[in-house]
Amino acid sequence: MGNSDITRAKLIAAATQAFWEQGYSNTSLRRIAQVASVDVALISRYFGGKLGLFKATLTTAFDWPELISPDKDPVEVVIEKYANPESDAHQTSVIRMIVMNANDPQVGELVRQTLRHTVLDPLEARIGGPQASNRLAMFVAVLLGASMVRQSLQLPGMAAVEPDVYARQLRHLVEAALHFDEGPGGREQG
Amino acid sequence: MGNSDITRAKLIAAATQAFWEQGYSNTSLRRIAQVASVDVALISRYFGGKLGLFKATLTTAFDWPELISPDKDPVEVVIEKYANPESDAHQTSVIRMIVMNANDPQVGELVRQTLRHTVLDPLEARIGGPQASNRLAMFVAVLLGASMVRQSLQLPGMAAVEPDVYARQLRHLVEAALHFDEGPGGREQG
DNA sequence: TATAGAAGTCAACATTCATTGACTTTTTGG
DNA sequence: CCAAAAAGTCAATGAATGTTGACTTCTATA
Repeated sequence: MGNSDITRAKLIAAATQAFWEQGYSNTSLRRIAQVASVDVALISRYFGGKLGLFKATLTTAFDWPELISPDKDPVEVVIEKYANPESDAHQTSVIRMIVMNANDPQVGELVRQTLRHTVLDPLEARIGGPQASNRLAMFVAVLLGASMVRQSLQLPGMAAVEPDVYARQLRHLVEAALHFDEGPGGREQG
Repeated sequence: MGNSDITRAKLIAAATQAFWEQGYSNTSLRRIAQVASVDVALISRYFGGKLGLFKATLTTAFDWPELISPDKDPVEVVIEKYANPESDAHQTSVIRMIVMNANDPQVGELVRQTLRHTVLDPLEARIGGPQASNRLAMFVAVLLGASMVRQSLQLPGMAAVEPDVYARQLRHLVEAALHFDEGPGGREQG
C-alpha cells in the first residue's frame, strides 16, 4: 500500500547505528529521527515507541547462519570473519552492542534471550560432544572478551596488531576453549 | 573538622553499588541519595556533581595490589580470587562495571584510562617476557569474557557450575592466553 | 549562653526525554 | 477531478534529570 517503507527503513538504519554505538538508554529518539531525516513522532507511530524500534533492530543483529551450518567448522567461520577487517568491524559492532545492552535494565533481558535463542542454543547443538555447554560458554567468553579488548578497551596487544596476528591470537584462544575437557582424571594438573 | 565524612562515605557506598549495577547514565543521583538516606543536594555540594561522585568511586574500584605483586603468580592470584565465591562476586562486579561504563560517552574514556594506568600497565610489566603486550591483551580478554558470560549472559556452562569447575575453566583459558607464542615457525598448526 | 560556621533541608530551575493528539500535505482510487 | 486514506508535520504534555540558591538546624567555641 503506502510508501512509508522507505521511512521505516531509514529509521531502522539510523536506529541500528545509534543503538549499537551508544546503547539503548543513551540513545534518544530525537537523535535517531534527525539522522534519518524523519519526524520523531513517526517512530511512535510506526514502531509503537522506543522499545519497538529497538526490537526491530534486534532481529537483524544476530543473523549469522554460517556459524551454525553443519557443513562448516565454527572455528573456521569465526576466524575467517574476524580476520577480514571489513567483516570484523561489523562483527565487533554486534558484540559491542551485546555488551552495552545486556545489562540495561530496560532491554537487557530481551537482548540476552534473543541472543541465546537465535545464536547460542543452535551453536551449542552444532558444537556437540561432551560438555558442550561448558565449551560453548568458554567459546563465547573468548569471542566477547577478545572483541572488547580489541575495540572497546583498545589494548595495543590486540588492537594495534596486524589482522593475521589477531587471527592467530583468536584461533589460539578459541581452540583452547573448545578443547577443554573436564574429566575426573584431571589431565592437565592444576 | 566536620562530621560530614559519614555522609560522604554513605554516598560513596551507595553510588558504588548503583554505578556498578546499572551503569553511569542509568543511575540517578536521586536514587543514590535515597539509598544513602541523604539529601540529593549534598552530592553536588560535596563532590561537585555526578561526575565527581563517579570519579570518587573509581579510585577504589581498581585496587588489587596482589595482582601485581612480584612475589605471586598472577595466574594463581586470579584463580584464587575467582574460585572463592565471595571474592568472585566482588571481582565480577568490578568487571561488570568496566564493561558497562567503558563505552559510555560521558565516562568511558575516564574508565579506560584509569583501568590502564592503575592495573593493566603494571600487570604488563609483571607478566614480562616476549610479546608481553599480546599475552596481556589475551589475558584480559579471557577474564572479561568469562565474567560476562558467567554473570551477565549467565550461560549455564559457566554460570550453573560448581566453583571448582569454573576455576578449572578459567585456569585453562588463562594459561592458554599467557602461553601464546607468536613465532614465525607457527608451532601449533591450525 | 551567644554566635559563627558547618551540615543538612527544601523548593525551584532549566533541560531533555518519550509520547500523544490535532493538524496539514501528499498520494491513491473511483 | 475529487473525495478518502495514508503519510508527514507541529506543538504540547507530563515525567525525570542534574544543579543551584536560599533557608533551617546543629555543633563547637568564646
